[in-house]
Amino acid sequence: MSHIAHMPRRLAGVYTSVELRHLRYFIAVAEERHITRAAARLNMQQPPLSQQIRALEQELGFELFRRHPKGVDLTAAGHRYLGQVRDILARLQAAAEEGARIAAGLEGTLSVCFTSSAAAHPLTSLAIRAYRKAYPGVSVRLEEGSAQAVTERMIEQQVDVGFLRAPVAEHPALAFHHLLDEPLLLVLPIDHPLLGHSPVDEAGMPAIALADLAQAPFILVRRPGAPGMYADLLDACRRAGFEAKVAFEVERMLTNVNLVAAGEGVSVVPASMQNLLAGSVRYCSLRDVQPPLVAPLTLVARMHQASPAACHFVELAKRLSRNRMAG
Amino acid sequence: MSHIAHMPRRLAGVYTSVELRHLRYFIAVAEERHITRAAARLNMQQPPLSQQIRALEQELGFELFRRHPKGVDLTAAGHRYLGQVRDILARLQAAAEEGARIAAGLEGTLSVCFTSSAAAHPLTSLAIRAYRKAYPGVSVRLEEGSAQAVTERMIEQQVDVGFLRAPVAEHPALAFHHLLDEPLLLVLPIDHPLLGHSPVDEAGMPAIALADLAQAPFILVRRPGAPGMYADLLDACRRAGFEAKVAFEVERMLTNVNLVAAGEGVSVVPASMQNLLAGSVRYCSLRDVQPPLVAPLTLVARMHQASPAACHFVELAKRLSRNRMAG
DNA sequence: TAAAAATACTCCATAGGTATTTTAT
DNA sequence: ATAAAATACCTATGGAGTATTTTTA
Repeated sequence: MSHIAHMPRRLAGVYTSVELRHLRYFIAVAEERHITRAAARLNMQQPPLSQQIRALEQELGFELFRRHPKGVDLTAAGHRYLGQVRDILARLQAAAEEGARIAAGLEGTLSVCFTSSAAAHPLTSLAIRAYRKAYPGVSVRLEEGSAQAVTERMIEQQVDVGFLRAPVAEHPALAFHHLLDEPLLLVLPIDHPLLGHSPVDEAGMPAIALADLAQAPFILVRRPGAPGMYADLLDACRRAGFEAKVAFEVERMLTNVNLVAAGEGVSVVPASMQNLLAGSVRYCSLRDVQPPLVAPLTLVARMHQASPAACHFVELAKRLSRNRMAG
Repeated sequence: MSHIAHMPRRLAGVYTSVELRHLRYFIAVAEERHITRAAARLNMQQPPLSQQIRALEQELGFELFRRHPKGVDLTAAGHRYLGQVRDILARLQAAAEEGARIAAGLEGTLSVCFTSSAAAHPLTSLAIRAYRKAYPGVSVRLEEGSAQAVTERMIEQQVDVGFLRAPVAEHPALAFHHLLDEPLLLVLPIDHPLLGHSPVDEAGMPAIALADLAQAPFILVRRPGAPGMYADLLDACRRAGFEAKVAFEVERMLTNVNLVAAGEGVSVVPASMQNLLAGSVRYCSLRDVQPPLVAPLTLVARMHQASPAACHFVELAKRLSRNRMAG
């Protein structure tokens, strides 16, 4: 053990025995130019203050003060060090206050990732706009990607929250919050034969029976293991008496509409996408499908270890979706 | 006494119980993402480290880490605080190193004040140039003023060292270092009658007897109490059999030469000024004056509490003056 | 010489160590 | 179930108090 005492106290070039106490004492003595008065201001006695100042000088390796019979005054080095130390303590104070604001979710960054189809729903942009207004100190970063990408970015902790339709896969670290369901609409090429002789629903939209699509090539978003909307559609077709023919499996719902417009087949998309490519495709409601086909809108957040900003965002988005259902 | 315990620990908004120890521990834990490993690195046990981290979080008012079963990781606020704290510790280290350099006289500022006549002597500029070369890290500030002004600036601690001729007045806080003596030369207007029929000395300069100036109006630098060169001249005149007539008392020795050039009288100035207004005045040696009239060159510094830079400057100037006498 | 700082010592608050329990996945 | 953090309790370093001496202009 004794050999440790012979080792230099300095590790990695750092003055490891200097403490903030020394610096606070140093400032008081420099301001009072008098150790006894500074001790009174610090609610302590003169000898320990003298000791601590001496200890600081010892550790620094240079004298901070010159001692005269009626007080002390700063050396040139002490004067310069005082300025630096004051600045450093102020920064330390500011850092603590900044940390508290970040911890309260009033400052910092919030990264949001969403799929193109989730972005199509007004609640997504509404939530982001409302959050920006409520927490102007937080800088919001936005990204877009496939449902798979959103999930991966969440797991890798690259983003704080995500909007998507049906969850791709459960994950122990992720919490999926179901915000709402909206009807799925059938998308047909504008010249599709079924559009000629179909009835219209109460909203004036062509209403197609699923059974009429028994031969139609379906374009669906790829789902590993085919859960969610993919499975719902296949089930509904089966109940209508046929097995759906899946002509394409694509990554993003935007692609569905593009392929339908190109005449490659038919598809179903959430109602909030019904303004896309309105000149090339026609959106139709599905007649007599029970239960009706719906698309969820889902918010993903981290289960544990969510940042306060993310928690605020989730709370706000859930409140908005509740109000929407009520209104 | 007990009422003190009820008072808040926070003074002037500062987190007064945070110490650098906490910050050093915080950095270690953040880097290891593991309290037990960080404790090993810090050569301490896990429980006290956990305690100190908890104490820091308590004092800051927010959590720095999230605890999982196999370690810890930074919260958003902790991440930001880590960056700030790292920067602050680096600055503190740099401030200590800078202070040490200032204390060693390798960095900082040196203010030099001099009279016009002291500046005329080559040793003055030689010393300043040599100092700048020897201590390139020190920024040298130069000022010019009367002997009175130099002395006042020294007492007020506005400058670190001063060059002047004879000290104006002794002062307990000031140390006057006599660097050298040089001959005083008589200055006559170029058309002065004595110049017609005077002998020349070995250097080819007119050599005037003091007795020939019994009626001449003298221009002398004002001296409160008339010490130094002023008194020396009056004494020499008395020994030559007359009382000098003092026509003007001026502030700066440069003025003497200007007034002589204007034909207002005669004067004596240090030999190093003999190139001033050479077309309008003539410099002469004084014949048979014993002891010869001389002008000192004096360096002033602070007696105690001189900065290391000032001490180095004084040492260098004294060494140069010794070498000069030897060579 | 007269003030203020430094020294010598004593004490106790608390940082740090040891043993154990609780927590989180 | 297991690794890691938290808690409980103990020890002892060193910061702070009291009395006195030394320093400095």
